[in-house]
Amino acid sequence: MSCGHDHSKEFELINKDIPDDDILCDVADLYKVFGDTTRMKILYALSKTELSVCAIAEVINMQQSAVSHQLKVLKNNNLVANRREGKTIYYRLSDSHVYQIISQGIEHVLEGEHDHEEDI
Amino acid sequence: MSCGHDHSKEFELINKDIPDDDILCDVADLYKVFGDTTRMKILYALSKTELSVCAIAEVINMQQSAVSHQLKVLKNNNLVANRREGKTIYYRLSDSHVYQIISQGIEHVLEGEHDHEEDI
DNA sequence: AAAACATATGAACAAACAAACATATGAACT
DNA sequence: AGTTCATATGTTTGTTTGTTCATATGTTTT
Repeated sequence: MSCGHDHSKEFELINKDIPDDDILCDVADLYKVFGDTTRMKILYALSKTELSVCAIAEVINMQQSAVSHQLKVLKNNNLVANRREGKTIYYRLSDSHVYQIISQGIEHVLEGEHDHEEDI
Repeated sequence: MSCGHDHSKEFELINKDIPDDDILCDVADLYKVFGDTTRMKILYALSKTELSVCAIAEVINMQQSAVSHQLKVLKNNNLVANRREGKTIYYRLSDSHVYQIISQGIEHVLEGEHDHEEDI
């Protein structure tokens, strides 16, 4: 409707097997969680081994409070799980998908280090 | 240093083959781009076919200006490429990685639709 | 060269967000 | 019970980010 063209063909093609809008929204929300340096560092650390909160804080060099807040975000999104042992709480990645996503991201970034030319 | 523990073992383990901090930062920045509904919709649409700006705007039901702004973000991050044909400019995904990331996201979201119980 | 069209860009505003600080919870030990 | 330790939570603040509106650029057509 914006421009005078008829985009019905494209419309049709794209909406063929729509993973309907809600799902794309969920996907964006998922990646949003990965889209923060602090959280990414936490996830990467956890991909190596289970860790307590204060260990994470030390490893990534952030305050305990900040780490706790981010762990909550990660937990709400089911990216990490935890278990208590006395006073300390150990966090771990919740499933292998999470590790896959981290790996793929690293892969992409490493490959993208070469080329940087575009058209137009 | 925050808590009284000695986390040197964890530290060592994690920093074994560090994809050093900068890279994790880049990964986060990459996923940040995928972490927006509008951009995700654009990318998904482009995964089906090359599209002009106004076609995208219509398909995802957003203003041309908003789409243009987001296309710029996508282009700056090398996720899309474009070509001009007369007045109109056609955008496409720039490489297969992009499609892989979208697919993996959709996969994760679809699987995660079941379980939602955790410990603690 | 002017008008029409497709896209890009700049500025402004609001909403979302992460970090810091202070404080609260909850477990273990004396 | 009180203290200490590990973690969580509430609040505030500064920054980032997405959208909108208005306008600019660049292309084609007349």
